[in-house]
Parts: sequence; C-alpha cells; structure tokens
Amino acid sequence: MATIRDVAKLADVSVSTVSLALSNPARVSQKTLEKIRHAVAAVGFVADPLAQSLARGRSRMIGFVVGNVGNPFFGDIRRELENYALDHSHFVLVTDSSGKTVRERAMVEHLIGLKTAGLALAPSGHDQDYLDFIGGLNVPIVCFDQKVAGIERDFVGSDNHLAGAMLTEHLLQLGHRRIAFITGPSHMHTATERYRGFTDTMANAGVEVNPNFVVDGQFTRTAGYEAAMRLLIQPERPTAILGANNTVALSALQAMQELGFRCPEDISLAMIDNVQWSSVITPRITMVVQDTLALGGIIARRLLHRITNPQGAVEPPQDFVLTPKFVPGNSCRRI
Amino acid sequence: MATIRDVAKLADVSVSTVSLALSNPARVSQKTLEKIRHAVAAVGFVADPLAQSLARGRSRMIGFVVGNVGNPFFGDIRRELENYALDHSHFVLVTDSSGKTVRERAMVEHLIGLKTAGLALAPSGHDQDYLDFIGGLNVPIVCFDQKVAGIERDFVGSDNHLAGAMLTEHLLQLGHRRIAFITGPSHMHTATERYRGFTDTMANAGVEVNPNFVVDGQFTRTAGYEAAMRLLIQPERPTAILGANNTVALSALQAMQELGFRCPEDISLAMIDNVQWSSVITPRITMVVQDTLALGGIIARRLLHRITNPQGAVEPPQDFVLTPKFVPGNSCRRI
DNA sequence: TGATTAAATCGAACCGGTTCGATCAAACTG
DNA sequence: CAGTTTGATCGAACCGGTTCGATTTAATCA
Repeated sequence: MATIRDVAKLADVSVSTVSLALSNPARVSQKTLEKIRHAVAAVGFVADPLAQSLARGRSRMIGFVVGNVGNPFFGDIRRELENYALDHSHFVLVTDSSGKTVRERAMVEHLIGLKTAGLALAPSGHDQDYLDFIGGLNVPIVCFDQKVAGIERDFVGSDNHLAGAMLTEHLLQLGHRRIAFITGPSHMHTATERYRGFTDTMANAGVEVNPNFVVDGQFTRTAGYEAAMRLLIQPERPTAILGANNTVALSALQAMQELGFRCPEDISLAMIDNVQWSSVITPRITMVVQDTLALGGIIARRLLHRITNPQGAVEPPQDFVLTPKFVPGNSCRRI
Repeated sequence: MATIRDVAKLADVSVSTVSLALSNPARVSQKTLEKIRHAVAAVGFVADPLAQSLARGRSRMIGFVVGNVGNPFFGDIRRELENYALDHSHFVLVTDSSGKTVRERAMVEHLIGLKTAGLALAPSGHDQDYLDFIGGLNVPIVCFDQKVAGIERDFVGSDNHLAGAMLTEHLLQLGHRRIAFITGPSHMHTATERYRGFTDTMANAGVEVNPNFVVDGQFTRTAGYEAAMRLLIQPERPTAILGANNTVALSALQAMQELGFRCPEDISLAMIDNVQWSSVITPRITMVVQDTLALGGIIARRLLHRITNPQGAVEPPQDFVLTPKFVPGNSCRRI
C-alpha cells in the first residue's frame, strides 16, 4: 500500500503539503496540486482511514444500534440512513444488541472507541448509570423509537399514545367492549405510551378495562405467546385483542390458531407496527404503522447535520414526532 | 482519556513495558506487573482500539457482509457469529449491500481499510474483476450461502440441489406433474443448484418440464410477484408452484390470493428457506429449510480458527455443506 | 568467583496520517 | 523603496499504541 510519503516523494513536496492538498485543495497552488494529483494516481494512493481517524480523532463512520436488525421497522430505517450516509461519504456500522442492555452499552462503547462520527441509537437501557454514560458522550447522537426521559438528545419517533388510541377507538366503534391489551416492557416508552393510549381511550368512552385483560408480552415472541394463552384460557374471554407491537400480536394470532379460535369470527385482533409479509397473513391484520421511511430520513438528515456542523453543538436537542397511519385489515369484526 | 504514557509515568516504567505487560503478562516480572495493574486501574486506562489497529496492522473486528440483514436466514447466522465472536473478544460489524454488487465491493473495501481481522461474506458479485479482488485479499475470509466458482476460500452452505430435489419429489409423490418453478438470478449458485435439483428430479421421474412453467423471480419481491402473475394468467395453469426461495414463493402466494386462487385447493405451493412468522401464514407453506444455527456456528468457528491461527494460512480452503431439512406444511395437496 | 546465559526492561523507530507554527517569496501599502 | 500582508510550503510534533534490537539485571554454570 502506498503511503502519503510515497506521494510526497514522487511529487517532490512535503508530506504536509500533500495532506493539505487532499483535504483542502483550495489552499494549494495550481501547479503543486497538479503534481500531487499525478503522484497520487501514479502510486495509487488511498488514505488509510484508520490513520486518519487516529490523527483527526474522528472517523467517517456512523454507528447504528438497535435491538433487532431483523425487525423490518429497524430495517427500513437502517436502509434510509445507509443511503443518505453513503451519499455524504459516511459509512454505517450496524450493531444488534438483541435487546440486552449490557450488550447495547458494550456496543456503544465499542463504537465510541472507534471514534465514530455519530450514533443513531434506539435505546433500550434505562438505568441511571447508562443514561449518564450516554449523556456524557461528546458525539452527535440521534435517538429514535424509544424516547427515554433523562437523555437530552435529538429524538425521532412516532406518536405512540395516538397509535394505541387509534386502534382502541376503532375496536370501540366496532362495538367491542371486552378489549384485551398485550403490553410491552414497562421500561419502554413506546410500550407505556401505547398502553396509555389504550386506557385513556377506554376511559373516555366510559368503558372499564378488565384487569385480567391486560397481560405482559415483553415485546417478545415467547412472552407474547404466553400472555396470549393466558388471555385465551380465561372463562370470560375478550372479544378483541390489541397487541402493543407486531411480535406480541402475531404471537397471539398463533396462539389463537393453535387453540382453534378463528380470527376475526371468534376474536378480533389489531396491532401496532407492520411486519414483513403481512399481506399474506390470513387474516390481514388491522394495524397502525409508523412511517419508517420518513423516520429514517429525519434521523439521517438530523444526524449528518449534527456531524457536519460541529459548531452547532449548542443547538438544543429537538423532538420529531410523526403521526402513525391506520391501515385497515380484516382481522376486526363488528359485534 | 488516559494513554499508555500516563500509565507508564505513574507506574514508573517505560511505555514499552506497559505495552508488553498488557499484551503478554507472562514476560513481565510479578512486581512490575502489579505496579502496572495498579496504575492502569488508577488512571482508568483503556487501550485505544484505533491506535492498536494502526500499529498492529490488524483490528479485532470481523466484517459481516450480506445482501439483506433483514432476511431471517442471514439474521440467524449473524446472531450465531456475533455470539461466538463476542466470546472470543471480537466484534462484528454488519454491513448490508442490498444485493448490489458495487455496494458489496465498496463495503468489503471499507472493511479491509478498517483492517478487519476477518470477513464472513455471502457474495453476490460475480465478475472476474471482483473475484480477483476477493482472491487477492490477504485476510481470513469465510464465504457462505453462495458458492462462487473462482473464489478459493472456505465455504459454508447447504446442499441446494438436494433442497430443490426434495420439494420436487414431494410434489411428484402427491401426483403433481404440471409443476412450475420460480427461479432466482442465474448468476447465483443457490438459484441454479435449486433449479438443477428440480429439473434433475423431474427428468428422473420422466416428467417433462413445460418451459412456460419456468419463470424468473430474481429472488426479489417485485420480480417474484410478476413471475407468479405470468404463471397464473396462462390458460393451462400449473397445479403446483415451487419457489426457489422464500421471497418469490410468498410473492406467488400473494399473487394467488389476489387473483382468487386458493392454496392448496387450486394450486399447491412449496418453497425453500423459512421466513419469519411462517407459522401464522395460511396455509403453512411446505418448505425445505437450512440449519441456520449450524451454518452460523460453522462459519463462526472456521473464521475465528483462521484468525487465531494465522500460520495456518496455508491450510487449504474447505467446503462445509449441510443437509437441509424438509418441513411439511399444508400448502401442497394430493391430486 | 568470573564467565555465560537468561530474564526483565528500555529507547527509539514505526504505523500513516494531521495540524500548526515557522519560513520565505511574492504582492500590496503608503 | 522600506514595511507590511498575503499565500504557499515546510518541518516537526502529535495521535496512541506496537515492536524489536540494545542494555541492564539476575540467575546459572564451570
């Protein structure tokens, strides 16, 4: 591999001039610029990104940290960010914490060690120690999906309260009263907000929520399945189930199918967040989806704005909250 | 951030001794080792991975390059690799080429620039220039999924010919003769092998393949949908459709549903590779699945073996081919 | 006990860039 | 035309580690 010194020697200028010419051509005379360009081409010089990062104290890499890259929600956002970053000569490193807080922190630390230019982070951790850690980082960070109280950073997400409310209202309109709710982890903002949307709407409608109809699905497949089963074996069953996310809702659908309940004839089902191949799942689930493309776009632009305008570090963090969209399916029947 | 020089100063030894103590404690006396340990703890020293990589010419990162991290097939493998790597103090950088050859190459180049310790690569590119590029890299590489002629590297994958043959035989056993096949890109080994498995089995059974029943789905959703539509609008329709991968098969299912065909009553369907939530898709598709956990485990072990035994670079590349598994569903009916 | 060898430690060069103050010639000011 | 700017270039220090040959210290042997 050719180094900058090879170029300097061939162009008969100093190393510092080559470096300057490459990073700020305007400050070098036309003549030497030409010489250097030729030399670069002749030896096939490509700057070592590692050495650059070490010297500059910053790399051109962006860290992307989520709990599950396989989730199409995160996948769409990742793609948007990647495209935008690539167009601005940045490179996205994807890491997956599997939803584990310790691992998430380890990955963030790793990325920071790599002197990443910025971080797009869907936080799952919540203890004070972690918050302080994130807050103390001197790197542009855009948080998304989970709004965490205590993290003073840009945030991009959806109106989760509204998402829960929309589906609840829909079920109420169809005449449902015995509506069950499968929640997510109580430390997750999306989970609590969606649940609040549910309870608020029920209260507004003057319908009491049966405490047995609220079960914890942890946003995971196994917990969601178990929670759904608990709902389904009750003597007085709900007429509709509202899943706080795609995973728990589909786990519920599976449980229903296995027990021989038909959807929507026996029990209606609705969920928040889309899933791959939802169009071929029978019945098509009525859902509220987030505008992942828009979210990804905002995250990307905001993050790169912060990265390329370091002086604007004083710019106060801002929240971007998008309105989710209702997508009717045929999993909810009128009763 | 504390540097190694801070440690050296505090421990009253030279920088080189600190470095040695950290990388090879056995070669340092007990006494100084203690002093250094204390100093490290006192100043909170953590080695800068960038500086280490630059000096060593190698980092402790592993590059993972696939066409679609959202695909659960790759997701499972990624998880296995990640777990194993983490246990061996390596860190996985995930990159997604979106199936684009140019981007794939750019990502590999980027990872090489980062002096990654090794690469797990599901290659999609195929031009000679790219092959030479891969072949010329002086880094441990384990290829998987796609066996590419011309890449002399370890390879981990499944018996794709058998996968195609298994499903074809199953359909033949059920009495089907008018079997359609939705292929993948002809430059992909998995696609051609699965197709060969189909045609060979058909030939062995003495059943002629109707050329109109072989359509190209490109392994993508849009092309798969279009291909399926082409099959379904023919006056003489197939009685069964075999999708060369999950994407094209489910696209076919969607097309069937939209045109009002029932599966399996009107047309049977089978596919290669699982998909998330296949258990709630109606009907449950009969499929042949790869043992993703085993594949991931082999990839991980092989790659880390190569990384930690650099002297064994002479060890010739080896192929690991696993047998896929038949998973019956209810999407294929006897006729 | 002096010579030989092994173990522990050190100094300096190096990895491949960036950055900033110094230098010097050319251009501008009054 | 002396004095000051301005622009181009350079040298050296630096980022934060690693590595290897040299040197010092300790242990072994005759």
